[in-house]
Amino acid sequence: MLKNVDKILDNIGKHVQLNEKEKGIFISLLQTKSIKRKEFLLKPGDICRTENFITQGCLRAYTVDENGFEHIVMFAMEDWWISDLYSFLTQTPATFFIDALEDTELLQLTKPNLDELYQRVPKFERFFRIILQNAFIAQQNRIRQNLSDPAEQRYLDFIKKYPKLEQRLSQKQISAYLGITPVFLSMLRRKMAGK
Amino acid sequence: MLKNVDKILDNIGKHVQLNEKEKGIFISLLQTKSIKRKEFLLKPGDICRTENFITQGCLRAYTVDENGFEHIVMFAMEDWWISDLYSFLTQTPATFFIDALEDTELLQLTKPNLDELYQRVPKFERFFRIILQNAFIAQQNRIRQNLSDPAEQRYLDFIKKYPKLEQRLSQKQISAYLGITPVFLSMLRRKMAGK
DNA sequence: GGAAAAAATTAAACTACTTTAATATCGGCA
DNA sequence: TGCCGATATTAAAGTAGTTTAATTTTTTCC
Repeated sequence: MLKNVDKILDNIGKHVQLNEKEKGIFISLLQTKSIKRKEFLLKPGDICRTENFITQGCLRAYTVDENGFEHIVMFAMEDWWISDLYSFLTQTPATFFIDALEDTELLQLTKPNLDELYQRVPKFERFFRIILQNAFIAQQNRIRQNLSDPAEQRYLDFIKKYPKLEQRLSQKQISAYLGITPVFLSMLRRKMAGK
Repeated sequence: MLKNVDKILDNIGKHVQLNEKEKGIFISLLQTKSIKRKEFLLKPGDICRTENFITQGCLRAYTVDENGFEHIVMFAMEDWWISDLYSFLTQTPATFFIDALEDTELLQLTKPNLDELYQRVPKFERFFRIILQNAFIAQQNRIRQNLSDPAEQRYLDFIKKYPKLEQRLSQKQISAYLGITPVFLSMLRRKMAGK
């Protein structure tokens, strides 16, 4: 029996109901992967071969600009999916780095296996539609906030919205997600502590 | 026969193949709506009753902050869908304004009708999954750009990526999408023209 | 077609955030 | 346990983008 399958089935069960046969098909198409802290799951230029469900640990997807600064487009921890979606769907070279911030356990679906899954268990069309709806809404909120809120407000909202994540991340990671420098985040924290 | 049905069927046909019966079911669940320039489709506090497909015209979804500044989270024109997705899915009060930048023709699906559509024509699970994938990727690129690129670069990329949209929008609208003031956009344009 | 409103331009003062650099602290691992 | 590289702090100077306000240009609409 594949490790951590219970976790992914629990998660899927929150959105669609699968019978035993459907569960069996799904599980047969999964594979596991472990990656250590600081190891890469994906680099720009690679083809993103899998959609990745995290059963344990924490990853980030990011770019590095011409000055060497990292910009984090998403964090992902237990029960989240992560990939370079465009690269995965089109099987063309990725633009993002994905690496592990902690030792991490994944369950993976390759593109051919996901395509087969959609054919054999159409309920997964619904499942991923719902996952994408939620991701779309979360991203739209982030865009709205980046447009309208100053850095201090964005920081406060981040720690309020993702308290568990905040515990596990360095300030450097958080600042690369918020779109400010680590220096400025440190200044904000001092200012806020003084209140 | 409902106006503009051919346009929406063409668009759907790019992603899934429907037979005549499925097309019939779909069409029977649609309704049309016209809105004039400057009219509102949705305001914060309203419940977003419909997903809206644009057959003609141009809309924007935006918020207004405490200082009265508008922040545009999305534009939408012909062949795009627009709604306040969270409000629509949960049928709770909206957070966005949606209004028309030009006289606009819509085809609408209410929440009950969309739910019925998913039941009766499961291919629409796939269709909206694909639409959401594309929207997710576009939003992720926008987030990445907001994090890493200065305003001038974001403006250049906007006019390159959405040349048709740029023709139809005032600089005020574009600046509210880019996250800068109209004054600063005007300065950028002068500087760029001087090159 | 003309008046009024909205949008765009320009300039100057201002501020949120960056950059650089030096010092202090933490965390991972031999 | 202790060392070393990475992370965090602090301060000071610099810059991208804002604010305000006055003027011009364009659009709206009766």
